[in-house]
Amino acid sequence: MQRQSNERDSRERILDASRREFAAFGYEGARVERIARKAGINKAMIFYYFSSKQNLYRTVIKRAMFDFIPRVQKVIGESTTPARLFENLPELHIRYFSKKKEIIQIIVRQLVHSPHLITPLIREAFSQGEEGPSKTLPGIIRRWHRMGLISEPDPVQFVFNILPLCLFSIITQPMIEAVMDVRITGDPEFLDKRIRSITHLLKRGMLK
Amino acid sequence: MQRQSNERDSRERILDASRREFAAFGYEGARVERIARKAGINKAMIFYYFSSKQNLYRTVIKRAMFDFIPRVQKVIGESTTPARLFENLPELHIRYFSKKKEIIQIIVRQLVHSPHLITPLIREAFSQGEEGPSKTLPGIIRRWHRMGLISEPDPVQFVFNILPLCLFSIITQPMIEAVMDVRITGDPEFLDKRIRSITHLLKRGMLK
Amino acid sequence: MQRQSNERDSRERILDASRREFAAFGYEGARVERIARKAGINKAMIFYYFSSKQNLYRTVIKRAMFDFIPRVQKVIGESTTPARLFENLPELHIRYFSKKKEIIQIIVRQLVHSPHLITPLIREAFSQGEEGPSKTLPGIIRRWHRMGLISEPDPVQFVFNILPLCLFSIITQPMIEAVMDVRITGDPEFLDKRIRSITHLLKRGMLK
Amino acid sequence: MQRQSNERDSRERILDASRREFAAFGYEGARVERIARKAGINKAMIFYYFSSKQNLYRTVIKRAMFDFIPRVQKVIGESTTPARLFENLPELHIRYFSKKKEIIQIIVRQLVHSPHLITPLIREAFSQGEEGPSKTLPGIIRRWHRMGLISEPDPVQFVFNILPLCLFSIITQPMIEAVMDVRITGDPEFLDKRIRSITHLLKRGMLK
DNA sequence: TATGAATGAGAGTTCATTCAT
DNA sequence: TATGAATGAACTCTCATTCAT
Repeated sequence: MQRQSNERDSRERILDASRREFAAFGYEGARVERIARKAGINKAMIFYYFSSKQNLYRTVIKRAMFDFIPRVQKVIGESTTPARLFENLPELHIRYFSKKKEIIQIIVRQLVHSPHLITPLIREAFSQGEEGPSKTLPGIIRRWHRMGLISEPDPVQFVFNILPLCLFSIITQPMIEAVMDVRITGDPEFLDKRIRSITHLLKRGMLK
Repeated sequence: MQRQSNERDSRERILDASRREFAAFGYEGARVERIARKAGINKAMIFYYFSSKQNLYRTVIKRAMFDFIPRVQKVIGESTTPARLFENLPELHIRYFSKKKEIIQIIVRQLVHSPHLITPLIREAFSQGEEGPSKTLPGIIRRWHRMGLISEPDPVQFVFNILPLCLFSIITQPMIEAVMDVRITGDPEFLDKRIRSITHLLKRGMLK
Repeated sequence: MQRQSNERDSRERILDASRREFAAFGYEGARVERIARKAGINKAMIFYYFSSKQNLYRTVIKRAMFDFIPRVQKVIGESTTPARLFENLPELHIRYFSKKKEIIQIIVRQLVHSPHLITPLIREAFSQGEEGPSKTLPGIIRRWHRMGLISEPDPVQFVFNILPLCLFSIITQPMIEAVMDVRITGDPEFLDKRIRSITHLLKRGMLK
Repeated sequence: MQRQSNERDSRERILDASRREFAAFGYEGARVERIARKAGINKAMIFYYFSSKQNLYRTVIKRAMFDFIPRVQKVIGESTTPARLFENLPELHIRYFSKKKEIIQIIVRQLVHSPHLITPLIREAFSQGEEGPSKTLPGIIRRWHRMGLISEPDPVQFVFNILPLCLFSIITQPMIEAVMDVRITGDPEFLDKRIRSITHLLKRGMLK
């Protein structure tokens, strides 16, 4: 009974538990023992399926990236105007990460510590499904600038202005609570407000 | 002889080495042995001066916060108009963290992992040297809105719009390199451009 | 189909793989997993057929001994004079072990580690097919001495003089290569030379 | 009190215990825990001094080789005639290994399992203190043959005839006990007899 | 103050063995 | 017979911390 559970199940349970553990404690702080307990399986099974803690970690990150990045790509592809992008991108990020806090925690940590593990995955995930240069992000932005839709001519600066607002809004919360001496609840209304405020800022700040 | 270093020296050397170690590896990944080697002192001395790794870590963080936050306060205090704030705050953050990468690394990590260690320090540092409610950040922002200077009425959203852009520009770099498939050098010109772009965004986006 | 292999087959494949594994790594260093892979069967089948690693090991050793010792007995029985023995015994050992290196490796290891597992087998194998005391090795040797054929009166010393030369010539090779700083190929000519040299030594040294 | 013991002591105690453990169980069978207990020290100290089990093992082997091989060299150097060599070399081996069984156990095991770890040490130890080619073993033997002192012209065969008799007499004992169905005590008289028997065999068999 | 040696708890990993099917 | 998943004990190695001097 208890003993039996097919491979799919165990692997998934391990990955799920790992995501939580790595998010909470980071790679070094995570404990294989704790992951096993969380997953309700024998510690040795983790090595049976994933060979090592390192490899398990990589798998978790890869999963996270390949779950998230296609959504970003879809949003970018569907945003035919910068205005639409400024609406859709913050919405995606805020809603996604407010539900999957663990993923943004893992990504940020890894980004700070050693980005070289994570950036190839981003590149890989991003390089799927594109055709011409006008379909890549820099291409799109340059075109928008040539069309007189946006004020910022440099695609890099353009993205630098959007990404932190999208990625780190959730994480900045405790710092804001401390600085402003308030208590912020992550309820739906707040998220809506947050999205609208970013969209508003980006539209007024970057559209021509 | 040379060997005989006074207490001041040893403590400083330990703190300096610790900052680098904790920034590079995080709390759990940091090794007391390595800190000792970096500081050029005996491992036991770290416990003699700081009694535990935990305590050493807290001291490093405290130092970092009490070095940085007063600068933020000064900038806020001196920014009599929101326009000035949008100029000064990005400049301070970008310049400071581009020089002291270790500190932002430690702060971000800690923010992600367990903010409860760091937020009291922020509160404490911020609560020094203020008098009335019009001097606190929420008070200032509310006043600016009443004066019709800014469009965002909610101080929390206001700060949420500024902070990520200031705090995480440096850290987002590797992610942007991956997404845009470019190589970014952190040279002075780039930093200038970054600052101006944020200022521009904030001014157009939030000033009335 | 092809996949369906009868019991005989599987057992043999396991024993064959085990012999190689135990020879290469010793009992403690051998891995059941690796044996299974070498044998091309499932790991659990090893326990199905042999119930434990220990037992598998014993079976391998027993097989080896019961393959080799009868040949020794035959040679002894057919060597009606010591001269013949000095010709036949080195030939048997050198030729046999140069082909079956794994067996001598296992035997030597076991002899060094815990001879009590191996000696009963030797005794058992040797005690088959004898009738009177004049047919046992000590009896034969004593008779040869009484007949004035050999110079060494003590059967134990007599055997002590023969066995190491026969058993360990192959194994000593790497040590000799190191001491003499040469490279020895185990080609047929070398083996012939080795056999002749031992025979020559034993005849001149022990015949009267 | 108990806690304190200088480095020399601990290192030596560990090496001593290791030698016994490795001899008894082989590298794979040896247990660090058991070594620590035998040495009367904390398990972690083994890694403090020797970094790894592997390295500890190498140190033990190196020690053994550098203890034994110089004696062999001395004996070879002092044996101005082959007759003397046939007297001295068996004596050295039999007496040395009867006292230091652990060393021959370790060497034989290693020789069987992976000689590449041990042969460089032999070469290294042997290559100390020699001048011309006439001082090396092959040189000496060739000279003896040219002088008409020995019958075997090939130095390799010559050494192949001596070494197994010297090295493996002790180890062959349990096998001989089984084959001859006797009990052999390793008392001094037996050792004397063994030495004389080998010397006798070599002299009659190889001197001209 | 300073050091090298020592400690003990626990980390990741391995492995013979067993179970359910 | 055959398999892949599961188990638990044990193993090597690490690390913050303490001790004796």
